[in-house]
Amino acid sequence: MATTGTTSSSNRASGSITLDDVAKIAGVSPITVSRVLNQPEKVAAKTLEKVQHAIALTGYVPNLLAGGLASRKSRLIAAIVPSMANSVYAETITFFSKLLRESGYQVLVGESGFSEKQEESLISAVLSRRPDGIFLTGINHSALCRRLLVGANIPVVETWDLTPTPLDVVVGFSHERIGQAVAEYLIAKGHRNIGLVSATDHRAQIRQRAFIEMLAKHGITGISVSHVPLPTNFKAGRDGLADLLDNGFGKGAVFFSSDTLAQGALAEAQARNLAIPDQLALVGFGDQPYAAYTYPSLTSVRFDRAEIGQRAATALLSRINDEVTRENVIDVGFEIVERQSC
Amino acid sequence: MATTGTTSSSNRASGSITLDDVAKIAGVSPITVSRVLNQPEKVAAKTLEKVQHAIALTGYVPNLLAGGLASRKSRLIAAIVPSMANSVYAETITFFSKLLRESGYQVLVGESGFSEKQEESLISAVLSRRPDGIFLTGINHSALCRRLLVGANIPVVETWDLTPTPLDVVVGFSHERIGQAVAEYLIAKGHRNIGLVSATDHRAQIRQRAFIEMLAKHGITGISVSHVPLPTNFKAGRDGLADLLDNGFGKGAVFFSSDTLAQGALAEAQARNLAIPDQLALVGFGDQPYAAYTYPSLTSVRFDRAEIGQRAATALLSRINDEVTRENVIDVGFEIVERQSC
DNA sequence: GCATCGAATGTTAGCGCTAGCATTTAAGGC
DNA sequence: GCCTTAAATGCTAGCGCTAACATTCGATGC
Repeated sequence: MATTGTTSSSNRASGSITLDDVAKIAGVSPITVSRVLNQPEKVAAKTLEKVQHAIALTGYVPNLLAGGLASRKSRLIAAIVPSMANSVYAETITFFSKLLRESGYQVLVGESGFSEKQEESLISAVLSRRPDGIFLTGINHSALCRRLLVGANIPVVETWDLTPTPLDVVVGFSHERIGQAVAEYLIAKGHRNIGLVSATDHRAQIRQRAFIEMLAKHGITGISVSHVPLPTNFKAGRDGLADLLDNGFGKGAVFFSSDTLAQGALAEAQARNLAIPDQLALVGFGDQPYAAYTYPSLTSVRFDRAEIGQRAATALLSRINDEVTRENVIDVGFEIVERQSC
Repeated sequence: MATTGTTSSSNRASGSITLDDVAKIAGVSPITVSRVLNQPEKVAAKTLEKVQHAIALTGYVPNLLAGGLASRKSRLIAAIVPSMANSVYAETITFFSKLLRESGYQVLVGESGFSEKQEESLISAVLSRRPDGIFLTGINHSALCRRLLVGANIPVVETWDLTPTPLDVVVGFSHERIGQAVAEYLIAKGHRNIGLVSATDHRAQIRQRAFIEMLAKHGITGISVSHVPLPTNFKAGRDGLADLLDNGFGKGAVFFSSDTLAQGALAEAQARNLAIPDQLALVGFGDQPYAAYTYPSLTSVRFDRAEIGQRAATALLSRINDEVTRENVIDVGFEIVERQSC
């Protein structure tokens, strides 16, 4: 009385349409349907059409869990960023995803919140989906992270920073050189009273150290520093600048660890009626789209977020496809964009 | 001479550690290892410890492709948003993901770029990973989208809007009532010359229509409207306001379809030396974190993005767990936050 | 002593797909 | 015509895991 068809059907039947169903309707073997989906060039035109018709007819949606299990290719790429709400990371991921989607990959994004512990747990969780590659932000990863990644045996691209010894390949720019370059820029502009409002993440701290060291090399010491909590936002920029000014920072120039901070500081300066750049000069970091349009417009450090995303994607794809690539340190560079604020 | 062990091993051996390996080392059957991972409360303390030790020893990483295939539970939730670079959507997703991660789910995010066609292709692609639930932005979906979603037979939560007839459940707020409320607010403030700078997505258009209709109901017509391209950004806000002003919009109030636009307009007003709010009053939308700290601070429409994310997550979880839930239209409400700009 | 029961563990049989061959078919060469 | 070769298609055997049921085991009651 039970469901005992001639070709006995499973007791766990899902009801949803499978590749076998499509194959039966099209009158071909299952593997042919699989080829239609994955390597259509290997199927005769007539068969192709027959199968595609059956697919359309049934509304068949392939099951990538099964496909991935069988082929050991999940067509999934994992990406770990500090925060999606911060548009600089979101932009990179947008471009990264776009390029990968065009090659048939999807991107699973996780937010580490700038925490190594969180990064560990994310990586561990995401590896259970057997991604074909992984995108990391930064080059500082815990020992466990490194062990997990090595064990996973998949391409890894680190981003937003540079190191001569990447896990696999790194796409980014030198925060040390940026710190130095901004210091030299401010000196060249004639500034001697210099301040810094900075977040406390690894990369901001590298810029800070290089910035202060380069200033010291030119005899400028006693830099006023204000640290702001992560994630950085507009208010933190206002508070950071207020902190400097309330502690006796007079006429001078301030370097901010993000454009968001600099934009907030712009508001604080306006509220205090300070003339920009004469009384107070500001330099941001990131060259966000709005930097050119604030009033006054914001001098900032530009680097190409789209390029990071795209080159990271390309690097992963070439590794997944076993192409010979010797380049494993990709520097996308940076430039200081001078505008009205400094 | 080949790899012919006694217990013959596959010719496709992956080299990575499997649940069976762990089982052998722990001296239990594979299903017991599976239970340790998924329902540890069903395993005796002694066995549990033995197995966990074997897992730690081998560095075993479970394979969710296999697990998902066998159990028909992918522990994956798909989310489609217009754009991740827009922090309002990113914030919602951050909270949505956080809550789901705590329940063992991961979120796969796709960007539709405000395009229905793109949404279709994303949904189609993502369904092949057999997500356990799906998060959509908005309530306008193509016929094919609806068909795909119904066919997938999984919980669907629509967000950022309201409808009496959701696909499954909707979490959002009424754009129509917002348009009306802002109109009434401006009228109550004594404004009669009123402008609008708006993006052209579905929801902004609903606000626009309701806004203009309510104004008309109070005898105010001839609203100056400037449309800006998607995605909205700072520059578009400047341009939009400039457009109104250059076309004869004098002293009055302008409603922007996002805070980003209003913030840009603030810069344009400052560049033109307009007194805010006396010569020009501005109302934004979204109450972004910076709105309270711009100079002058920005009057805006607040709604709780975290709440949308959290309630969307809760709604999906309760449906996945087959809990009885009658509530399928969840209104998170909104309020106009009055600040200096209007 | 033995039936009874619940807790712990194991066995069997797939989930839906694809790699790696094997086989069939079509196309050409002389 | 028959052989050779390439193109098209099919068969077998899993990928690594878990649902469903079966079994074992010890504790308990009478």
